[in-house]
Amino acid sequence: MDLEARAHSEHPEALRLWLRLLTCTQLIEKQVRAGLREQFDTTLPRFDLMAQLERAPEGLKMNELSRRMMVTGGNITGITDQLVAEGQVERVEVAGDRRAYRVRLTPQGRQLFNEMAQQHESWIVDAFAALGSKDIASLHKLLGKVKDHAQRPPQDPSTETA
Amino acid sequence: MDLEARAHSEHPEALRLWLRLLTCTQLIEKQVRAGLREQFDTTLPRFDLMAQLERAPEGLKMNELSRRMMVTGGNITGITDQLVAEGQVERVEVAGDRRAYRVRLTPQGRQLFNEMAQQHESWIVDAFAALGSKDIASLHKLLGKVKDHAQRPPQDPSTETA
DNA sequence: TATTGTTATACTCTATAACTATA
DNA sequence: TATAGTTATAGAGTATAACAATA
Repeated sequence: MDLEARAHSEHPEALRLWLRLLTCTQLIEKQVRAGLREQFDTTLPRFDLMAQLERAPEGLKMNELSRRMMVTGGNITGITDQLVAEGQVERVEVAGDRRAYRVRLTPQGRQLFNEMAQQHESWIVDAFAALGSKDIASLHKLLGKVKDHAQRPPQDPSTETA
Repeated sequence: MDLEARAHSEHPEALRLWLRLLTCTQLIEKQVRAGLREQFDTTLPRFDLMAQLERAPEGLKMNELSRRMMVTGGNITGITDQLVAEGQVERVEVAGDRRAYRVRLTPQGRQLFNEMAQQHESWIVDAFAALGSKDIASLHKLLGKVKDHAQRPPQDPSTETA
């Protein structure tokens, strides 16, 4: 792919890095989406939602899923509806707040997720097969700096650096 | 974001790396999309198409744009139509093949692209502001291995490693 | 009033497939 | 027949906003 054609200016290193990062992510993501569709007839957001729940045996509230998946609430409702219809997850009442639910995996959903997760892992291991474990650790650490910086609290404009 | 909840198995390093890569890309991409929308009322694919053309003063054929942007032809037609309607790009006949066009930036489109590219660069430089130039070079090199591996020709199943 | 979740809607992005014109 | 490009359509994926029920 030639996304990297976009680099062209005075800070070319940062631009080239961004375009390469985007390229890598898109290549891997396309493989994962295709695998989920072909082997499990599902989508990445559905897999992601189940992955969130797999880590929360008590289930998660809709707004917590919304926050973790970084999408707005209406979308969580839609994905959850689909998974409920298939019996993969269920809505459980929250004691003391009749507005809210917790969504959690059913036993069937947990089993399906485990199967999908195993495949998913093999796709990811293959995607990074060119890297040794030292490379993987370095990448993880460097990207950690990027992530922490991107997620820093919004700057107060009056104290912004020039 | 808690995408990283998805890591959970026997090759946790690769999974955690993938989820962190995805998180970083999504965070930066959201900023870029928001900036393009707010400041230039445009989208990332439109910006990408113009970026491809900025590097090809003679213009590019539709199928070449399709290949470089990794999307199918119908989408290129749609984006190009929009940009033509706004006067940013134009379709030029190809001598000797009356089926084909080359798409190229108009002077107006080139000027607009330059303005957008300048902003785009500042967003990207900021996104990687936590990294020194050695870090940037390391990341670029490591991601290069990942990219090359992902883009390797499809394996012949008869010679696949077990 | 504020919050939780749902519904309705619209838009971007993408792929597939049928199609036209030309090679 | 094959290729370049277009058109039509469908489906993900997302955001916004109005809404109902409850806090």
